[in-house]
Amino acid sequence: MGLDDRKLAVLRAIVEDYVSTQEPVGSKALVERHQLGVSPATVRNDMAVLEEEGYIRQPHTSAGRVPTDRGYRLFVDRLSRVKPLSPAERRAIERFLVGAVDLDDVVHRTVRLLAQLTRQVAVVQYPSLARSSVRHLELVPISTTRLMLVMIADTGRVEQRLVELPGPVPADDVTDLRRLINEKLANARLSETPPLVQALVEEAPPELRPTMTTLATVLLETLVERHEERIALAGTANLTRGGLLDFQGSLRPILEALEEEVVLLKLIGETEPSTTRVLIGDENEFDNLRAASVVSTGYGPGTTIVGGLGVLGPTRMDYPGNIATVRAVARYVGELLAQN
Amino acid sequence: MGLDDRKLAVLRAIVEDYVSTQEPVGSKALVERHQLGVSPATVRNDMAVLEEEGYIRQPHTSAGRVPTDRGYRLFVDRLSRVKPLSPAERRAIERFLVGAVDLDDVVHRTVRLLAQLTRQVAVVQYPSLARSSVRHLELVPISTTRLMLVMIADTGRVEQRLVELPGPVPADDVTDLRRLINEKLANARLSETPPLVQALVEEAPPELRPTMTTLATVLLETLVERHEERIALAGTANLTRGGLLDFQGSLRPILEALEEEVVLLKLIGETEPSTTRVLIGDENEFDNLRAASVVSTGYGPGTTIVGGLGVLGPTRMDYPGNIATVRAVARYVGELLAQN
DNA sequence: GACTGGCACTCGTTACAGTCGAGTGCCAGG
DNA sequence: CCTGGCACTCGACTGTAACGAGTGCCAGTC
Repeated sequence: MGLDDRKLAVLRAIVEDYVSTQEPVGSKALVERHQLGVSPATVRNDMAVLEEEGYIRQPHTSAGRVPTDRGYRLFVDRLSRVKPLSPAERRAIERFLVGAVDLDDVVHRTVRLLAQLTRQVAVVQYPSLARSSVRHLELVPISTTRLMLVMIADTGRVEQRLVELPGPVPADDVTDLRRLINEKLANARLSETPPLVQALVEEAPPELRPTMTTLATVLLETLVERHEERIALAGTANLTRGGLLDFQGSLRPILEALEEEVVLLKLIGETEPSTTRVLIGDENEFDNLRAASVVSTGYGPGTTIVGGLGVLGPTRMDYPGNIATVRAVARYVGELLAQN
Repeated sequence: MGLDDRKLAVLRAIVEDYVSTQEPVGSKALVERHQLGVSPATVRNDMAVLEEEGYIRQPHTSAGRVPTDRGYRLFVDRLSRVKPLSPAERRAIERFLVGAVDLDDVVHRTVRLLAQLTRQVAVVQYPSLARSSVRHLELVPISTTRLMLVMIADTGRVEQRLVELPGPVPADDVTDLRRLINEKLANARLSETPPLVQALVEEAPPELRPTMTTLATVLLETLVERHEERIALAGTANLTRGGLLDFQGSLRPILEALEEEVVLLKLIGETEPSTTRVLIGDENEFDNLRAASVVSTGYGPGTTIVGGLGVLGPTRMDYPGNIATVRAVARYVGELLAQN
C-alpha cells in the first residue's frame, strides 16, 4: 500500500535507467548505478511490491523491470523536478526565434525547434481563431461578381475565402460593405461575432442586403464553423529512433493519428488551464496512440492563451526534460507574439 | 545485347509478379502464372541474360529474381501501358474535388485524394508564385508604423507579411501607396516584378519615398526571394505498408527527406515539360531516397503549368496505376483551377 | 522487524547442427 | 533453339544444448 521513500527512490531509478538505456533494469544493475545503500535482494523485495501495485512490470519472467504507464504517472507527478534548461538550449531557442517575419514563419520555426530540442515529434497549433479578435476585414474585388474576403486577426492569422456574389456589385458598394463590416466587427472576438454578423445583415441598406447576406453566410462558415484550426507538425523522423522497440514495432498507427488534425487538436489543443499537461500511454483517448505520450501546454501573448503546442513520443521519454523544453518554448513564443 | 520479345515478356512478368506478391519470383512460378508458352528451363536462360544485362538480380543464390532499378526503368518505358482508371476511381476523384471553397481546400483535398487512391505518400505543390500573376495587393494598417501587406495572386494564393515602417504614415498616404502599387503591379507575373518594384520606388513622390522603399524591400523579399513555395503532404502512414521489406527496414531516411521542403520541390516541382515524370530508385539525387520512386506531373489551368504534384513510394510500386492516377488527378485539379 | 547473502529456478538469447525445399546452372537430347 | 533431368547452393526453419541475467524465497544477522 504505502510506498516508503526507498521504494519511490527505486521506482525513480528504474524510470531513469530505463529511459536512458531502453533496457529492462534488474536489481543488481540498479544498486550499482545508484547509491541506494541497500543490497540487490532488498531492492528485489521493493520491486515485488512496486509490481504488485502496478507501477512496474516484467516483460519476461527472467528479465528486469520496466515502468508501466502508472509508474510513469507517479514519476511525473511526484518523483521528478523539471529539469532546468541548459544554456545551450536557451541560446538555441533565442537564436531560432529571432528574425521571424510573420505568423507562418513563427509557427514553422517553433515546431522545428521543438522537434530538434526534444528529439520527438513536435506539434504547434496556430493561434485559435476562436480566441482571436478581428483586426481588419478586407474585401478585394476579383470580378464584378466575385470577392476575395480576407480577415486579419490580432494574433497575426490571415484567412481568406473566395465569395461568389448573387449579382454584380459596383466598386462603390464594395467600399460601403467594407466600411460597414469593419465598423461592426473590428476588435470583436471571433467567438462573439455571430450575433454581430446577424445584425450586419439586418442593418444593411436594402440595396446591399442580398450581397451582405451572402457575405454573412461565408463569414460565419469560414471563420467560425469551418476548419478554423490549423496545425504544424515536425520531427516525424524522430519516431524511428530507438529502433522498433518503442511503439511495439509498428509506426503505422502513430503516423495515421498524426495525419488527423482533429486528433492532434484534441491532444494539444484545448489547454484550458495554463499549466503543462502530460498524457501518458493510454491516458489519451485514441487507441492508435496507446503506446505514446504527449507533453503539451498553452501559449499566447502575456497570460492569455491562444493556442497549444507540445511534443509526442514513446511513453519511454525524458519527461522532465521535455516538460521543461515545451514550457520554455511556449514562453518564448508568447513573448514573441506579445511584441506584435 | 538485344533482348527479344520473349525476354521482354519475361521481364514484364517478373515486374508484375514481384510488385503484386512482394516476393522474389522464380522460373517455375512464372510459367505457371503467365502464358509464356515455354518451359521453366527456357525462362531460366532468359533470366540469366536479363541478369547479365542488369535488369534483374538475385537477392540470394537460391532465391528467385527481383527487378533492379534499371529493370523497372525498362518496364516503365517500354513494357507498360498506362492503366485506364476504374469508374470507381473516376467517381472518387470527382466527388472529392467538388465543394472545395478555396485554394487551401483544393490542395488539401487533392493531396489526401492522391494518397488514398495510390496508397502512397502524396505531395502537392501549391501554385508557384513565380508562375502566378498579381491580382491585387492590399495594405492594411495595423498601427501607425505597421502595415500588413497582403498579396492575392491569380492562382488563388494569398501571401501576407507584416511590415515595420520607418515612421508613422497617415491613412491617406496608405491609400496613395496602395493605388500606386496596384497600378504598377496588377496583372504582372511575379517573376517579372523586380524591375517594376524598382520603378515604384524611383517614381514615388518624395514624401512617400522612404515608406515605399521599405515596402519594396519586403515585397521583393517575400514574394520573389523567400520561401515562395509551399507544399502539402499526406499518406505518410502508407510507407509502413509492405512491412519493413521496402526501404530495407528503415523509414528514417525517407521521413527525414519528406520533412525537407526543398527536397520535395526538387522531386515534384520544376516539371518543365508537361509530361509525367518517373524517377526510379537512385535516379533521384537524394541518398535518403535511393530506395524510393517518384511519379510526378505538372498541373495548372488549361495548358499552363503552375505547380507539380505526385506520389512517392517504394521502387516496388504499381507504376502504370500510379501514373494514371497522378495524371488524372492533375487534370481534374487543372480544370478546377480554370473555373476560378 | 528490516536487511542480506545464498541458492535454486525460470526463461529468453545465442550457437550449432541438421533437414527441407525453392531455385538455379548446366548438359545432353529432341 | 527449346526441353527435361540432375546435381548443387543456400536461405529458412527446427530442435537441442549451453549460457546467463534476473528473480523469488529462505534462513541468518544486526
